[in-house]
Parts: sequence; C-alpha cells; structure tokens
Amino acid sequence: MSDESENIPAKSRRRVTAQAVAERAGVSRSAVSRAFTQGAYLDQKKKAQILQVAAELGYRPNVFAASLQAESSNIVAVLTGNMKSHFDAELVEELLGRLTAAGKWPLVVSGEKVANAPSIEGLWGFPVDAMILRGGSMDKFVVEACAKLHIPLIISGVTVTSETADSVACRNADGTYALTRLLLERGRRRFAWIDGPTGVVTQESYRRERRKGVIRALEQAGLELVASCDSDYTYEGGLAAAETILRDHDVDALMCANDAMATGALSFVRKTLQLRVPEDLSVTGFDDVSMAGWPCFDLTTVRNPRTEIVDHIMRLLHERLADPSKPGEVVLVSADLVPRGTH
Amino acid sequence: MSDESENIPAKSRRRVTAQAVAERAGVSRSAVSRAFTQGAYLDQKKKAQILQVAAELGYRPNVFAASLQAESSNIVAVLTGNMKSHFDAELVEELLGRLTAAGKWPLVVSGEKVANAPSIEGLWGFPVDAMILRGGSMDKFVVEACAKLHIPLIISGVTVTSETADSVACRNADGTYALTRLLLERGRRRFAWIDGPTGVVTQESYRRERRKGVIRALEQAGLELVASCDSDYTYEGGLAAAETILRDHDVDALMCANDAMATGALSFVRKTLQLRVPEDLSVTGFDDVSMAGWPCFDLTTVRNPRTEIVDHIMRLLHERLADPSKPGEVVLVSADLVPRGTH
DNA sequence: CGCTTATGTGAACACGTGTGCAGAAAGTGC
DNA sequence: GCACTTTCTGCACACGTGTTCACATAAGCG
Repeated sequence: MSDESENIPAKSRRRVTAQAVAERAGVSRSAVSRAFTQGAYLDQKKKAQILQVAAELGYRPNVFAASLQAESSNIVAVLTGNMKSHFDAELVEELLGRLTAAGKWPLVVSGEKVANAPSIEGLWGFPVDAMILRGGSMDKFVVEACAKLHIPLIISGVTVTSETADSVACRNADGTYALTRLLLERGRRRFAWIDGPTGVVTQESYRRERRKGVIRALEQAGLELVASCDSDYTYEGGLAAAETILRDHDVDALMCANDAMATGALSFVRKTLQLRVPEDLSVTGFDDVSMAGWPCFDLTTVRNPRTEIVDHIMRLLHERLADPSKPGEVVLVSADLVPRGTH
Repeated sequence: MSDESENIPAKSRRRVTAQAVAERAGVSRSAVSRAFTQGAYLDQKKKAQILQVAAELGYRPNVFAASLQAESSNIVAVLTGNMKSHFDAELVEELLGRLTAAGKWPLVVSGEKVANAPSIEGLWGFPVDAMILRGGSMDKFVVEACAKLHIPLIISGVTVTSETADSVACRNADGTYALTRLLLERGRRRFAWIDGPTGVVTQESYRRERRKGVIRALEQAGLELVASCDSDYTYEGGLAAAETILRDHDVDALMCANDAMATGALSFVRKTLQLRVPEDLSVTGFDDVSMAGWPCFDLTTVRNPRTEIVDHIMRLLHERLADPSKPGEVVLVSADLVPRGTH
C-alpha cells in the first residue's frame, strides 16, 4: 500500500551511518571509524578521502552509540528549579555557559516542582556523568537516588552532608548578621524582616539561616523584630509585603530576604509612600544581583558570590569525576557586605 | 599491580544493566526488558518480582541504548546565545519549562558566539529530534547544516525563509512605528534612537526593522532623527548611550531598541540629569520584559509577546516532528503598544 | 486423548559505534 | 632473495537495549 511512500522518506530521514560512508568511499566501516579517531592508524590519503565523503553525506559519529562503550557520556543533568529569583537565573545562565565551555553537555530539567514530577523519573534513564541541583529543586529522595545509582551530585544554595554529594552555599547567617550590624551602627532600631515563602522544605535551611543572622545581631543589641512577613522572593511579593508591614508598623529598617523583594519594597516605599531612602527608612536585600547595582536602585545588600559558587561547582565536578569515591564536600563561601545607598 | 584496586570500583560504578537484573532474578534478559515495556507479554507475578529486583539494584533502562533503534531520541538542542537581554533569558526559561513539560529533553548550548564555536561542532554528534535557536546565536551555516542533516530547525527572533526551517518573530517595524506615532501625538518632535550593536550579522535583520519603523513614522511627519547611537542591549550600555546623546543634542524623545537599554537611559535621565519623565522627555523601550511594568520604571514600551512566541515554537516543533517534509513556515506575531508612564 | 487457541518465554537479531587482534602489505637492512 | 620491522586493514566483538520468531506450556473443547 502506502508502505513504500511512507517508508522511503522515513529511511532517508535516518542519520547517515558509518556503513553508508564506507560503502560510498569503497572502504571498510572500521576505516571510517578510524578516520574520526585521533591517533588511529590510517593512511593519510585514505583518511582525507573518507573525511570528504563524510562531509558530502553529512556524517557524524553518533555520540549515543559511541557512549555505550565509553566511560563517560559528557552529559550533565542540571535541575534549575523555578528560577523566579533573578539570582537563580543568573547563576544557572553562568553555569550553563561554563559547562558548555568545559565540553560538558547540560541536559536541563526546568519548571515548577521538578524534583517530584514525572520528568525526573525519566531522567534516570540517561547515563549522565553527574547531576547539578539548584537549591530550589532539591529533595531528599534525589540525593538518595543519586547515591544508589552512583551518580555524582552537586547541590548549590543548600548544604547537604552526604558521603556521595557535594554542596556549595554562602554563609547566609554571617551575611545578614553583618548587614544588620551596619544598620544598627547607622542608628536603626525598629527592624522588619520580609522573608521567603514558608513550606518549601528544600529552601527551609537557608531561609532559616538568613533570618537567624538578623535575629542574632538584634539580640546582641537588646532588640527584636518589630514586624515580619512571609512573601515569595519576587518583586511583586516584596512590594505587597512592604505595604502590609508599613501599614501597621512604624519601622526604620526594612530588610528583605533577597534582592528581588527588596527592589519591590523600595518601589513601594519611594513611589507610593513618597518616603526618602535612606533618610526616612533603610531598605536592604540579599544576593547582589546585577540589578541591585543600577543607579535607580543602588541597593545596599549582601553579595551571594555567583561566579565564585560556579567556580566551586566546576571544580567539584572535575574532582569528583576524577575520583568518584572521594568523600562529600561542603563548601561555604563568604557573603560580603555591599554597602550602597539605601541604608 | 594496582589493576584490581582500580578496576573493581570502576566496574562497580558502571550502570546496572538488564543482564544483572536478569541474573539476580533468575530470569532471561528479555523478561527484564519486557517488564519495563508497556503491553508486553509477561507473567504478572514475574513482572512484579523483576520490578522489585530492579528497584533494589537501582536499574533503569539506558535511554541511549534504547534510542539506537528508536525513531526519536526526545532530545532537543537549544542554542541560547548570550542572554545579555532579560527578554532572551525570560524566553529561554519559559521555553525550557515547556519542553520539559512536553516530555522533551532540552540539551542547552550556551555562551558567547556559540554558533561558530567548536561546541556546536560536537553537537552534531547527538541524534537530536530538533534544534531551537534564539536569534542571537543564529548563523547561516547552522541552517544549511541542519538542512543537510535533516534536523528540524526552529528559529525565533529572526525570520528565515527556508524549505526546512521554521521561524517565529514579532512585527518589529510595526511595533516601533506605532510607538513613534504615539510620541508624535504626544507632541514630541526631536527624536533620538539608541540602537543595538552593529556587526552582529545574525541580529542585523531585526535591528534594522526596529529602526525602520521609527524612521518611517518620522518621515510621514516630515521629521528625521536628531541623534542616533549604537549600544549593546544592556542597562549599562543604554545609560552610557543616553549620556552621549543628551550631552550634545536637545531631544524630547529618547527611544531605545530594547527595554534593558531603556531602563539604563531612564536612570541616567532621572538620577543624573534630574529631568522629569515624561514631562521633560519621553523614554521608551521594546520587549515589555517583566521589569518594565514595575512601578519604579513604569516604562512605555512595545510587547514582544513571549508566551505567544513560545506557544508557536512548541506548535511548530510538534507539527514538524509529525511531518518532517512540511514546508518551512514563517510566523509573524503582532507587537502591541504598551503605553505606561514614560511617554 | 486429540485438536485448537491463548499465553508465556528465551534465543537471536538489529541499532551504530570503538577497538583488540591477527594478518596483509610495504618498507628496511643485509 | 630473505629476515625483520613498520604501517595499515578488515574481521569480530562489546556496549545495552527492544522486538521478532519459533517454540513451550497450559487451557478449552469435543
């Protein structure tokens, strides 16, 4: 019937194979393979001819077939989480660029709640060299699954103590502690804290840490928070949270758990309330995304050292690939104060 | 020598194979394969036992091996370009989420000048179902290579007429034309245009289009540009360009080729020059990134309909996978005016 | 029991590649 | 011409899977 008319194009759509090149060039399939293998014995003239025929036909050795016998697939799975925060987006972007430059192929799993979605279930079918997680998409069972399947795992944003997984994060508590001290020196006394969302188990640890640094510094000064509010790490969320807090409370320092919320809060304070920052009120963030340095914000914040973190991820990746049995490592990078114009 | 101590761990690091499960469960390898294949003849009891042993050992069928005989690998290559512009970043992020949700696995190639880098050379080795390009990373030879290798290709941001490639872009010229008309109605007469970088061949087409819409509207009003300046689509670049232009020229409408530069220009105009926008001067952008709607910017701009574009990309992907011989399609989506507070 | 049908199973093949191995061809020294 | 080394090449195997095919077992029916 229409078998022929359907099958022939289907056939021709298939990838060009080494066999086809061999037949066209009048050599054995092995020779074709050797033409693409560095340092294999093959007559120079023959090699040149094979490469030309290959170019004509558009042949490339199929990586999947080759990786069946290879030790490494050079593919790295990257779980990004939702990337609502610009910091996450910037970090992932930098990471992907670095992986590409290092000859690794990032297979990205993205979207909401990716860790317990069916998508991750399918991911285990890939012979990936390693998995890299951004904190938001972490879940305990991923760590266990990776351990069982002997897949090197690197987590950033959250620290995990495990024999088989490495993690990188900044010293969140130290960062907010230093920031709070700065505001105290500036004479601030009535502090409010806009926090991240509660209930996201995987972000709970650094959420708690950032808050802890504030509380500790205040305690040492004999103070406590005047107000606190949970939001969602977004600009809009920060704006709404600032409204909620400032409607009912008289505060002179509005600290936010990340920069996105801080810019939202800043907008509300300046545009809607027509208050002067920092004269009437301090507003601070966390992460030091590129936006925070723009003149229109000029936000006082704490640097979450993106490039340094990516450096560590790449280092851990290489080290663990070189020695898979190496014990799990927890890297803590410092979170330095970035005093600008809003404190 | 140390062969044993090195090889044994290496062996044990290898993926668990169907053979191993079969031996452990006392069945044939075929049975294991059938246990993971929907609708294959296999005794229910046996299947349950196999699945349990597989779970214990942490076995998953290797996708690479399976895809050797399969028609489709479900892997889609995504070339992102440099993502300097927030619009690109937001679009890519949405695209990745959609691909994941659709059961496709995005293999991301990222970074500067990715199209002619050695990285893309290695990409041809993967049996990808399709390639998706963001305009910035486009280059003519990619289109030709994809055509030759029968790889479906979808390009966004730039329109390409090709038998084998689809493309999606917005009506750039219409967008800037409408925007310019709005400013003319507002009474503006002395226009300046901050353009994208010259020399990036692959972005030349939409660069030209956006400019053309402005020129055309001005011509119809018997006007021409008072000043023009090339920049780089970034916040910092827009800020610097605004300084260059406003130092030497008296303008009442400062139009920018994208939102990032517009926010930079806005900062310079408001913070540094202490001018009132829009009373003293109009500032406009293009793309309508999420930032543009924030109260602190409230930028008048043109919507580059991100979600609609991603919808089209996904549609084109499915259609072309269903019928690879379908002729190339060029989709133009409208770029609607978003009048806010800076005009 | 004999025949037919339904169900379950292992051997064998195909997918496309890199490489070990043995042997062929070619070059070198006498 | 002969022994020996060097360069080259094709065969065959391995990688891990899905699926066809022939066969075995069991069940249903007269």
